[in-house]
Amino acid sequence: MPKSPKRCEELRIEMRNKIIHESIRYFAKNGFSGTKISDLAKHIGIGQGTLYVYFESKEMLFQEIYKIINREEDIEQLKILTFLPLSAKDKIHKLSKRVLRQLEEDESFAAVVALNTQALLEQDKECSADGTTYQTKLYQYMVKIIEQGQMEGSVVNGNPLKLADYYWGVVYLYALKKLFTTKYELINSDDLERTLLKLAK
Amino acid sequence: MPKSPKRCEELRIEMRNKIIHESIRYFAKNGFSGTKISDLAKHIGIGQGTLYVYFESKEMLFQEIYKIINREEDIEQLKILTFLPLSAKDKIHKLSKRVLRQLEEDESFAAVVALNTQALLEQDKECSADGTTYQTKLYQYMVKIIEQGQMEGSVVNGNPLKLADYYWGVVYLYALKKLFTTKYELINSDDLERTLLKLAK
Amino acid sequence: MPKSPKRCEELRIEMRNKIIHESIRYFAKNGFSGTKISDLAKHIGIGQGTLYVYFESKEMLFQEIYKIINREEDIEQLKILTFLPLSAKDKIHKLSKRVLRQLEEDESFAAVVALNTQALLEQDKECSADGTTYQTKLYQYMVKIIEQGQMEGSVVNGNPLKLADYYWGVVYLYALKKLFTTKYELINSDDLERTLLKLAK
Amino acid sequence: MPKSPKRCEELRIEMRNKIIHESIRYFAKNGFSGTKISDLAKHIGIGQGTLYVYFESKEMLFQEIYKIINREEDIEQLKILTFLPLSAKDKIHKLSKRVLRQLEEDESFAAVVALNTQALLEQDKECSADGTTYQTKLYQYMVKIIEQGQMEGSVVNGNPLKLADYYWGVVYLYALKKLFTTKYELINSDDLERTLLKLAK
DNA sequence: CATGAATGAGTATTCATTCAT
DNA sequence: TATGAATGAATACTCATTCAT
Repeated sequence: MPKSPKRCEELRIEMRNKIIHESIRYFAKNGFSGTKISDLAKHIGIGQGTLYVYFESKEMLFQEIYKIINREEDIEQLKILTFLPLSAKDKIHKLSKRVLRQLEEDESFAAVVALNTQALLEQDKECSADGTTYQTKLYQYMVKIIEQGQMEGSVVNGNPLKLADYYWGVVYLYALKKLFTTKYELINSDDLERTLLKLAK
Repeated sequence: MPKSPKRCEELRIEMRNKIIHESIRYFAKNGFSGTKISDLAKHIGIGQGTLYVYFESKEMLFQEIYKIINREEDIEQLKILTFLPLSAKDKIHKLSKRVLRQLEEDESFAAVVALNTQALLEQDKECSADGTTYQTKLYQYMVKIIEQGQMEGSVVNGNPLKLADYYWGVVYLYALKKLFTTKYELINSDDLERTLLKLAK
Repeated sequence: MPKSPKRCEELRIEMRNKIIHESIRYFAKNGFSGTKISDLAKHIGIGQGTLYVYFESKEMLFQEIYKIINREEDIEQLKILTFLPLSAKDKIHKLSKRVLRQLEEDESFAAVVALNTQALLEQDKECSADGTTYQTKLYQYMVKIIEQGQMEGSVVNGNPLKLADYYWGVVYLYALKKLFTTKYELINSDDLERTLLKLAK
Repeated sequence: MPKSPKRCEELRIEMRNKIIHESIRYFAKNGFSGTKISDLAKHIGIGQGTLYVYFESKEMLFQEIYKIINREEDIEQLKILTFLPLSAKDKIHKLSKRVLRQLEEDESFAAVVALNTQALLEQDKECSADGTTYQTKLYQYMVKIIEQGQMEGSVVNGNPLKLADYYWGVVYLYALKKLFTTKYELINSDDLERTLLKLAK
């Protein structure tokens, strides 16, 4: 199939991405052991064998997805936000708006978030390390914002890490709802913010 | 073996309960398709075959657990609370305290809650009906309290069902954390209440 | 199925032996990659799954067979023969008679011998070590007899190891013939002995 | 690409021969079912698809090899030898020298011989007919020489066909050794001849 | 013609369920 | 009744073959 070696490589990467992308939602919905390779392949629209051309095993495909999922994008955006010259309250507001919009619009964002939960459910293995890393970074920046907020008096007292965990937990929650329930009402940014903000007058 | 037919029956029920109780956490941790009968039996400390003496199939065991899980206790307590002559704020406070305490102390409460999530993840089948029922009832009473709170001015505006869903969602979240993570800090009742309460001075 | 734990263990060992015994000929005939688990199971008269109760994988079963094959019996007999107070010529005669009779009568002897060849054909891996061991011991005693014979003047000159290899090689050859050909004439002990003996008047 | 239709045809034949030649040793080493097309192609240094340009299937390639292997050369040489005005002993001596030299020098001779064994191991099918044919011719001339030798008193008594089979069997044996073992000592023509010759003073 | 990515029939392995003891 | 060895349907994975480039 090689038009040119370059084009060929491009196609390989394209297919690989296609498989990964399509698998994310499938695994997110069905879990690791709930996903049959035959069904997954059919869902993607390729032969079973093709999966094994690109990935050594089901396990490996899952791990690969796992890596992809933890890509830096989200973290990067949060990092940038953290260091903008804004009040913590504004930062939390901006973040909440953005996250909820993403949740609403981009289905694979929900899948990404859900898979992190999935991973917690299904594994206590090597991967969990990555998961922790992901959370850690996301939490790290969140903690900074929360600390800023606590100094500014807009955020409730309490362990900032616990609060960050709470905030992201709620995001997870709605990612799950998005993926697995048909009729639900998404919370708005005010609701999300209340996980952190003091009950001001 | 049986002293008397009565004693015999007692033993049967005892074993049945043991199986169910031990299975709850196992299914909650590993999901339906992630749970192997051989492992589960080993975990319980019985032979594989014994499971089939008491339950027709893995599916049936799961459903049985599902029923047990949705026992009326929680619902009943909430029902009682709902109709006590208290302010909504107080009711929410009492409820939150109780729920979080239960989550902290009673491990199978967490499992029960998690399994409801599990069920959402793994099924869109018959069982979901039951799940909905359970939630529906829990939500129903919660909605009443929220509506009372909105009238009293203590609870934020917005669709009461959405808010009930939010509140219980957070409870789910911490049930999951309890079951699947080793190190986390449980939120306190103030945190939980903020899902609903107006940010009052 | 446990009548008693003891009887139970006996049955396990019995089945294990049955599988191994039946597998020897099957592998010998068809080689490792030519043997399908489904066919093998059918041939043995058990379910496919049963094989996996006793052996981790096809590979492992083969290795287990390999170990069994190299059991000490043959070697022991040869060892005894080696140290009897006989002329080398007599020893070689006795040995040749016995080996050819075994080849004629005991089908799994042929299989055992053939599998050693098989192993050489299919592997250059860990197992080959064992194989070498087997051969080495068999050869070792044979070499002693040959050296005795060379001193006595009944055996041809030449590297004793080479001659031992030649002798056993011919035995291999007829094991293969026994297993894989329907019509052939087995050599007699005189023919076999000529691999070693001087052409005396 | 083709300079001329003629040159083009030449290239085709060249490639075809290359494939066959390289395949002989590969099949001989790994057997039919032990040989993967992907590995074989890599070994030859061509694409997998290319194999299918020249051969219909793996099966066909193997059969083609099989034909090549049984080319008349060896048979022809033996035929000539058979009818030379020499004593049987001399014929056997010449033949043995030649065969052993070929075995030592020409690697594909060993492969050719081994594949005949391989074929016996892996098939009881159509091909075996060819195999028999090959052996039959080789045996036929050998039998003549043996009969001559028995009349001349130099060759042992016994079924000439059995003896021919024995002689060629030993040749097979050392072909296998050549292909599959690294350290072994080749027998000399005296050793080989002893399969047939009377133990003369 | 040469290629190697894609394929799916074929094969190894797993696991819910049965059943003899 | 309790058991765990035996089972085979379901599932993961391999590899000969095809085909677009």
